[in-house]
Amino acid sequence: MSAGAAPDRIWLVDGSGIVFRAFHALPTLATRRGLPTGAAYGFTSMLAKLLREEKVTRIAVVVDAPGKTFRSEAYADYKATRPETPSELVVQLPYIKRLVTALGIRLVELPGVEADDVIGTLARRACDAGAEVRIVTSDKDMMQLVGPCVTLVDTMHDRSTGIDEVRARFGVAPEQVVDVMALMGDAIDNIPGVKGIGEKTAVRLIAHFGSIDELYRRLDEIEGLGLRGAKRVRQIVEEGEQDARRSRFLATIRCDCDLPADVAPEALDRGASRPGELEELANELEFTALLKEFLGPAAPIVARRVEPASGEQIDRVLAAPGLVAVAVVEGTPRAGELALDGPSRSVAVAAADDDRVLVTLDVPRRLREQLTRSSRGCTLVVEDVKALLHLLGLDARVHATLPEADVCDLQLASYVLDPSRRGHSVDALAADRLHRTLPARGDPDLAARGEGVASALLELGPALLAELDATGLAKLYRDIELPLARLLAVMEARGIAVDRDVLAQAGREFRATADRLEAEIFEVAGGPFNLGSPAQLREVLFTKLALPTKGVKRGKTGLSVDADVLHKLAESTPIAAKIVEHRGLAKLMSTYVSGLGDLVDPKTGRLRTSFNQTVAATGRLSSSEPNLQNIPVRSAEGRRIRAAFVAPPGMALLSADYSQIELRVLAHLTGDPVLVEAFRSGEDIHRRTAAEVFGVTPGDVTPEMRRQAKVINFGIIYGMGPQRLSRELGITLAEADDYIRRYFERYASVRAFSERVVADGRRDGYVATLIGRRRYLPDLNAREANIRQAAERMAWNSPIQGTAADVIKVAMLAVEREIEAAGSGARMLLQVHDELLFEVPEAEVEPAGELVRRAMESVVALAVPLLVELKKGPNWAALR
DNA sequence: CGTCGGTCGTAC
DNA sequence: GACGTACGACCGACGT
Repeated sequence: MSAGAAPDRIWLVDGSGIVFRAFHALPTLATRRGLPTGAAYGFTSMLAKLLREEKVTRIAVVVDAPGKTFRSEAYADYKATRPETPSELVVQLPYIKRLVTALGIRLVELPGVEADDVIGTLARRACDAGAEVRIVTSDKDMMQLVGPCVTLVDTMHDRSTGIDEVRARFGVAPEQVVDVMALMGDAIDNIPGVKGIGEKTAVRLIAHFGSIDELYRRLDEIEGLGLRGAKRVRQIVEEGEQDARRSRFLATIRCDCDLPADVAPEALDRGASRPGELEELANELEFTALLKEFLGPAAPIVARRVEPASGEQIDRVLAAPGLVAVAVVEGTPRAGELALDGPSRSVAVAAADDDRVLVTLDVPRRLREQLTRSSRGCTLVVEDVKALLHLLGLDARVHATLPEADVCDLQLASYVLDPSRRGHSVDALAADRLHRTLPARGDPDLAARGEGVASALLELGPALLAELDATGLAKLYRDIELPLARLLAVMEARGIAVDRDVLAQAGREFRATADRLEAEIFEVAGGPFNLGSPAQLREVLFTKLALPTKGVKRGKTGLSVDADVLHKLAESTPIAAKIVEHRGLAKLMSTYVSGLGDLVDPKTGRLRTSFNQTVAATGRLSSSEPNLQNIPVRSAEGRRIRAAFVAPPGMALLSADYSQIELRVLAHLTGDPVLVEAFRSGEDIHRRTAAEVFGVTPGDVTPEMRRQAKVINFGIIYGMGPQRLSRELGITLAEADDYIRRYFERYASVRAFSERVVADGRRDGYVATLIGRRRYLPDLNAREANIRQAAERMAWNSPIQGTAADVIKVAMLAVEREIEAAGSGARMLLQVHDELLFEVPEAEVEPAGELVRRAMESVVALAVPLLVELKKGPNWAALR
């Protein structure tokens, strides 16, 4: 644009109106720290859309300033009925203002002048100067400003309102809108109008008379208009003259305000946006995706040349102390591209003090030597140190591995900072924190992928480490998660021996029984159908057989056919029980027999799982491919599967199980004297709870009472309500309510703690375990009760489940250390939340057991003792 | 033919 | 909907 060019189009944004509307229209939204962002989000997306779709060169966002205006001076009750601005909105306003400024847009906020009047005045003056004006608003009051050069725009609904649209909507000219409103009133702005006159009549009157002034000059004409109840209309109009004139004054947007010299149409050129401030806001509000287009790609620290590397070159990079990133790149290189051929993995190495990213294929021996040299002064940034360990082949030697204090594992660091965020991959983190899309995993251009990942690692690593330090979470990362990653790598590499014959035999028997059951079911059902389809089963049971649906749960798609429902239906028909049995066998066959059998390494006869260290929001591990943390144990058939997990010849399986660790953690966290005393004196905790809840002495507790107390004890940990408890125990709601009430009466500190943890979570935005592991729960401030209550149960459960997870993680490290130190032949294989499974040479079972027990029980001093139950045996189902 | 949400079931 | 944390099989609707 040449200097001095006439402003052809100017955009005036009704900031206050849009923010207010977005606040009420949009669902509750908040950052993980609990900052509400719904209104800011709505406003920002409006602005982003405008800037994206229009060539905006002149623009102002106009907002109301606090304080009096000429209207409130003139009429005390103006806007008096408008409720106080909600605090969730108030806290967003400063962010919204900062955002406008950061986008290079002029923010206009004038004390004593309402935003509407500023807009009116600017519009008038711009118009007079020959400019075209677009007012971004969704407020119909603004229609009075519409004219030949003024149009209203509602970007959210893609609607624009010109003279014709106003006529279509109100049947009068834009300049008459204010007269119509003066008669009909406006509840929102507390413009009284004339009581008894609605929109219809107001429009008829103004269409005829042209204005309020004319109306009152020619009142006699009202009766000739053919209005219904014309006499009455004339009377209320006549009596309402003062209201009408006052309303007109209030409703009229002034176009002649005095504005400071710098608030002028020609002074509203859009400036350059401020990337630093935008960046900061995007992160604070968690709007990085929304603002992506304005943030632009963050500049890499250094521009890098990508080169194929020799071992010697990598040697040189690694020898230089500083920050080094190693990116593992998967894929098959194109022939000749990197001058090396061979395996389908390559490693990109980047150094911060060099301008190169070196890409090499095959894992060079020198890399391994360099990486494992503990005296090296580098901080090594990787995406997933466990995967790198597998790649480097260090699995069997726990101690001869990476210098843990010098490793920054991006995924682990991100997980410790915010475990519940979705995805901790370098791709996800680069997108969120660097606004950069990396060449995809599996991109055939390995060099590009390697360069992208290595560069991102170099930038993200230091940032995450700094945040760990700043939040006090560095210890958790360095002392627990990082060393645990190495141990998990070792456990994964070991795998566990599986006897496939046992599995196959169980499978054959399951198949025979399932086939028989299926035939019997089809007999009753009157024909075959897919038993694995809940939809078809629903049809057969409730339509074809017309079984009673009374009291049957409903899912999203219709009546439920889960085990609970089928058990009820078993009263009506014997096939219900058969379906349950069939389903159980089908589950065992599909998930466990065929699912597991295929994954056993034919060479070694062992099955390897992956332990996921960055998945569970509470800090627990998870296991997948296959999941070895949900191998059946409760049913006899299920234990047939478990029996296939065996000790190799000459060895035994040893399991070490924390006894009631979550209830003990509960006792410690709450400090409840009754609970603590019960554990200290070695009482049976379920018996004790039964005695407390049912008001009997422990000696008088019946087995049934103990069973019920056990359900209550576990239910408490999950935040179970009376509804669920009554269903679980088959008792009335009132009884369940009573039990829970009694529980909290007897264990009063448990209630106090539960209230405190939720309140603290609401205040801080997160809850924490004993050692400070966090979980952010913004939904503790949700408006919707369902969502909020779910978050409250998480707030209550997470510190308990998470502390137990912390304890066993530390125990794993302690046990492994002790095994090393003692030169024991015991090998840790699996962790199942409160249980560790080892294989141990038969001759060493007793001492290894005692070593494990000691290490696990002494790992942390709680207010109550930790007890470990040891069991041993030839397979996982036969442990005694 | 692949993806994805829904339902169900296994573990702690 | 109603009890927290996971993983995974199967079905069926939907899009390519």
